[in-house]
Amino acid sequence: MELENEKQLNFIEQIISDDLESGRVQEIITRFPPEPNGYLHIGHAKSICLNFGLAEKFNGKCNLRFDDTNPEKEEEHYMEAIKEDVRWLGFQWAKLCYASDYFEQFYRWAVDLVKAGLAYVDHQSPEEIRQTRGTLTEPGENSPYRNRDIEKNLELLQKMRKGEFDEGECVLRAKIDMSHPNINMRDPVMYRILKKAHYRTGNLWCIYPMYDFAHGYEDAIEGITHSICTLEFADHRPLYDWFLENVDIPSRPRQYEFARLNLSYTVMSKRLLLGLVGEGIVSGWDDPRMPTIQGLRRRGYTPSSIRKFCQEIGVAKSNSMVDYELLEHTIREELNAKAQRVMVVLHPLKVIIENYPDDAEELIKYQNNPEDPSMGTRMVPFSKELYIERDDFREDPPKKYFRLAPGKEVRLKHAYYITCREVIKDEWGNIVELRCEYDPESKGGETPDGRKVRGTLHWVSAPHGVKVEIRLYDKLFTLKNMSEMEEGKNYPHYLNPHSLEVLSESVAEPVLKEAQPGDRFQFLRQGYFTVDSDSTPDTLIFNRTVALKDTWAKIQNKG
RNA sequence: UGGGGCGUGGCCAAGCGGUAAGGCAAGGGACUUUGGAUCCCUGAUUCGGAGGUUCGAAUCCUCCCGCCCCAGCCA
Repeated sequence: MELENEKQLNFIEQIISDDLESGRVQEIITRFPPEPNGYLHIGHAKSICLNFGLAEKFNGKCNLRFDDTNPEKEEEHYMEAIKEDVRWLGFQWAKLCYASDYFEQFYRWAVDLVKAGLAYVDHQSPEEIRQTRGTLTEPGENSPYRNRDIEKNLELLQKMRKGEFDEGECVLRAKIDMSHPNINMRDPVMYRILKKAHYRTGNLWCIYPMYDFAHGYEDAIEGITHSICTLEFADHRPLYDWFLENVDIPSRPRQYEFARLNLSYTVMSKRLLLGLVGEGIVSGWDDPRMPTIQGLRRRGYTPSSIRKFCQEIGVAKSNSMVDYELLEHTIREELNAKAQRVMVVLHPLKVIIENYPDDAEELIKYQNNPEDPSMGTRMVPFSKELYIERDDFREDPPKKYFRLAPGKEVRLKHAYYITCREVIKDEWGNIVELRCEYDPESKGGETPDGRKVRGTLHWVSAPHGVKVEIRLYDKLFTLKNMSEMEEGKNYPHYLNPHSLEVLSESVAEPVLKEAQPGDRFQFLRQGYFTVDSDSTPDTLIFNRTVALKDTWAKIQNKG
């Protein structure tokens, strides 16, 4: 089975496999190169799993490198959060690197390019540069500064570095071809002047390298063999190669592109995510509805479920939109095997067992996880007064309704069979209580006569129950593909008003008093829940990670 | 109308000239002290389209169509 798995390589694995076989490389080194200007999301997780996964699979190494070449956007706390997220996902980097550590080397290579007549200082304004770049169908025009002599360029570049020019006054440009059909090759900017303090280099520099100029060199310095990035950089590959081919470098990396992840009903763009946080639509970057690593973590996703998901979606070059159901499936699959089953009544309805002794109580033996008997059993208190789910009773039950109704019998999980004898209502006709009768013979959930009951309900003993807060989460947006918003509408038009529902009357069985933030449970017949970081021993808060599959809901929806 | 990339069932995705893997979703059934889980079964006569090469094409060639990306001193 594993052999087949190894045979089925994605296109990048095939390239690596071939490179190793042909001897083009002895050992592979990859890297995950985030810019510390925001929090990581599930799309980054795909890249992380790919890069670190490749290193693991081929016995190579993977670096974590901060691509911190823009002091205007980058901050230390993002860097720390990114490191934590990568570790949480379960990966260890071979080296922790920073593009900003290479600034001096970048400068030397820039000087080399100037000396080779391949770069020049341009005094055109940003607008002039834009205007002379040409368009998709028309070539650009050469800058009037393009043919300055080398000595002059060297001198000007030094002045740029020394801070003798203001921001925007000039840039260093690569001298390639202003009529190149690939716009990226039309004398791209290498250095711009930014008189801003950098979070790591402080005020040491006032010129900062552009991505295209820097990235290949970062890879070359670290000995990266396979530099993997997303599809939109494919157009930049000729430039990546150009910079590497025109100076002396310690190693020759190659760039490969794959399709970034899109997930239905959510967005991956940092801008939109930032908007959700900034406008208070979500509580923060770690809001459990966010597709961020921190959001998923708080929602209750495990690192292994996210890794599994990334493995399942595959790696290819076609733009794709993955159903969020696949993400849900991976966490259900894992938690089904591992999570302790526990009973919590989300919307309580009181039940009085009329023929149960008034002050009696007993302990019911309860299986912690039928999928894993080694998880053992525990004792759950039972008494005359219980809560069941409001939804588990219908005064006028529809067809195929297996739950409680007047005169009908159901099983209380692991406890007894009960039959509803009377419905108590308040003055407005709302059902406030059920009077039931239990069968003492049915203890444990079966009777000597072997009669069958279709419905099995979860329950909580009222005097023993613990009041808890439950946060029910759902999709953030109502539109499956958020890149297909209608004209004139933007993302606020598509917010799901039911993405968060807070229940404050829920009642849990007493074991949950011991639950710690991050613990995960299956609430029987409801779904998987985790203890939220806001939770305290006095007010326990549970987040719903994902609901259980609900076949009954499906039957109902069909009419 | 320049350049680059991509088109395999509802969503991903294998396939690399020898007769369409797998997962998710969907539907049907079995089982069930979670209407959970599990287990069976069903679904592309067909690979964006049209030609061509070949004994044989999703795989090779030609043309066409569709979608995505690129005109930051962002990454």
